[in-house]
Amino acid sequence: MGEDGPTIVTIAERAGVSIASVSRVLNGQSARPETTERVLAAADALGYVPNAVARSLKSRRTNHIAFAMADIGNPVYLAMVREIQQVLRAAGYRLVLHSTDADVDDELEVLRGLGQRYVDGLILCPLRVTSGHLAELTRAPVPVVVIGSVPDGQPVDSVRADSRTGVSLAVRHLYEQGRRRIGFVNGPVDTVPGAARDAGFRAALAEVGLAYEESRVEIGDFYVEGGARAADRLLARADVDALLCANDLMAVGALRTLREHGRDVPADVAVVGMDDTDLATTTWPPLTSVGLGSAERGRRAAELLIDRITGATARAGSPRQILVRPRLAVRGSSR
Amino acid sequence: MGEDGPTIVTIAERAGVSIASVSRVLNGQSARPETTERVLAAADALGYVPNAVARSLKSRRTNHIAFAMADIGNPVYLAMVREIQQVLRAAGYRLVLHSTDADVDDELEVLRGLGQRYVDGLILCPLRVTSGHLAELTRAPVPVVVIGSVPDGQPVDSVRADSRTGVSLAVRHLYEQGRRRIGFVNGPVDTVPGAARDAGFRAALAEVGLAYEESRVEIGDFYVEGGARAADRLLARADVDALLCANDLMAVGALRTLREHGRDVPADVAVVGMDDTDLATTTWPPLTSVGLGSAERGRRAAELLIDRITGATARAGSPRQILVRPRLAVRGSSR
DNA sequence: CGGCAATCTGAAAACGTTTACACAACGACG
DNA sequence: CGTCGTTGTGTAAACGTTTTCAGATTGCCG
Repeated sequence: MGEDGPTIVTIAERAGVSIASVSRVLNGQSARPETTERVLAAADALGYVPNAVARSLKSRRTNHIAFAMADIGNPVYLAMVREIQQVLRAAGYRLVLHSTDADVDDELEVLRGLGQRYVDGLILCPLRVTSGHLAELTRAPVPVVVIGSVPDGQPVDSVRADSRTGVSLAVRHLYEQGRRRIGFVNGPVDTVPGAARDAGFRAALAEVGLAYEESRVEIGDFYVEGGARAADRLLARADVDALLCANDLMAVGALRTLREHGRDVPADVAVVGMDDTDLATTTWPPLTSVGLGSAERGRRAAELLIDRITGATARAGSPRQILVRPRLAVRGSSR
Repeated sequence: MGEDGPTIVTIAERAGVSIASVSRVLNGQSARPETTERVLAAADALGYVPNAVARSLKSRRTNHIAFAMADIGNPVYLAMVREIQQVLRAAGYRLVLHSTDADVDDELEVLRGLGQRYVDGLILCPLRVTSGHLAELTRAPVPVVVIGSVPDGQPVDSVRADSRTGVSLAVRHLYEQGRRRIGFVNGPVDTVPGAARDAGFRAALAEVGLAYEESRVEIGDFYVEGGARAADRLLARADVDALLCANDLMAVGALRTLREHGRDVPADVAVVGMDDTDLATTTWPPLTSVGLGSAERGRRAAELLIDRITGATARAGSPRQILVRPRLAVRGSSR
């Protein structure tokens, strides 16, 4: 029971060499063949596994990277996690997951925790960016990549979705389908995505020459139920022939509400979601959706971060901003 | 730039005390008021944050726990992750995520990696349990909790779903709805869930007095597309009035196939899924599904693990097995 | 005011690695 | 045969904590 796992010292004793030699052999540095052999034999016999913590203490690298987002239940974050995890694994990093329940304090807590040095870097996908965030970001002791918008001039890498163009794609598509009374179920406008989509919607309407009607806009909460209720409120007071939803979850809710109201999709009302998650292909009719490249954003963020940690660009180098292009996937709900 | 973060030494110098005193004060041990005050003042002024790695090396606890599963894209694992993350956070642990893509070697790799001591414990949710797993499990240097079945007598805590009763619930329900020609879209039977469901299906049919018909059983891959194709093959050769699917993803695929075949759900064919994930409420018609308590399994596993790590039961104590009860959620797809 | 117990403190040793440095051994070369 | 690189090795010092132990300080009582 009390076997406390072999250490480099155990091996050294058994092989009759110094711990330095053991370390060197195990790290593939040159040594006399005989030494190499004896060390490897001893290590093998003892079933030695190097202690990651001790190694980290010395090397100042943990090979862990954190990802913090609001809620892993949201398919968007999920797509990011999957992709991030892939990239990290390929690069020999492990993923530490923080689900903050959209609590700003929790997010800040994670940022401050960086000082503990339990990770080599952080990918942060905040719902809102407060001044608190910015303050912590500038003093972060390890590289951080933000998925989302940060004000210009902040010394931090970021990967953004182009919500604005995304919304524009959707509105144009609906317009081309002959829809003129386009309703909009957005999320809270005090969140980064909500604000971006709101601005995008206004701009897109202007592009195609439609007027912005207060009564055709309703606010949900980015979740299914909230979307369903928002759609319900909207239908009660406005006559729309299309419904653009700020994410797929709310679009799913809207589809349900429309069905309950006996409105046919897409004949009576076309529905378009955003994020183009897996959900879009499981609904009926399948949901037209604007993909904002969640997976790609995750991947790019991870790559950016790894490059910062161990790359040519390392710690120096000016902050980089990546903009991921949206892509419209037209399905049954709008044609 | 080169500021290398204050350590306990920096504080000691500034406060004019020894590092031992600093450590004690910061850990809330008794000290003379003046010492306490000076240390705290210095720590505060320097913005000191303790180094988690160094602390871990000394204390032999990392406060990290790993969760390894096949694919976080699967809603079942997702539900587990959410719950696990909750429990861990409340207990002051961080979650390290391993998505193994159902690759047995990757799983074993994770198990072996435990020797590196970068986590205090592991929750493992394997698709299959090989002898390799068992070997590694018995020699694991930190506590491991398995979500899924492990052979009796293995010295490892486990939390299982009661697939068998779950399948039985579904079959009885369909029988009560007057269905007599029940088809079954299972996953591969060489996986733990696949095997359990297969056994459950045979037993359940016997319970209600129906015959097991080879032709009404088809194998998918636990994913949407595979489920769709499996349903397609099944419909081509058998006349069924109900379709039980071994998970919700395949049920979603089956719903699509049925629609393509012009079969009404539930009038022509009733459909029942398993796992009762969020998906079940987004389909049309909403999917009847047998919940196998993914969330609960995650929670119980996390609790069990934490208890092993720091609990009354600690390292000693015989292995515990928890069986989570299934629960049928009847929705539109079967009534 | 001396002695004793109780309290607080600092020096030093751990935790398990990596690595700078110095030294030994070695063949090669003049 | 002495000197010189070259190569391999061992000692010891880090990395940033916690913790043991012994010594210093304090307060209290006789």
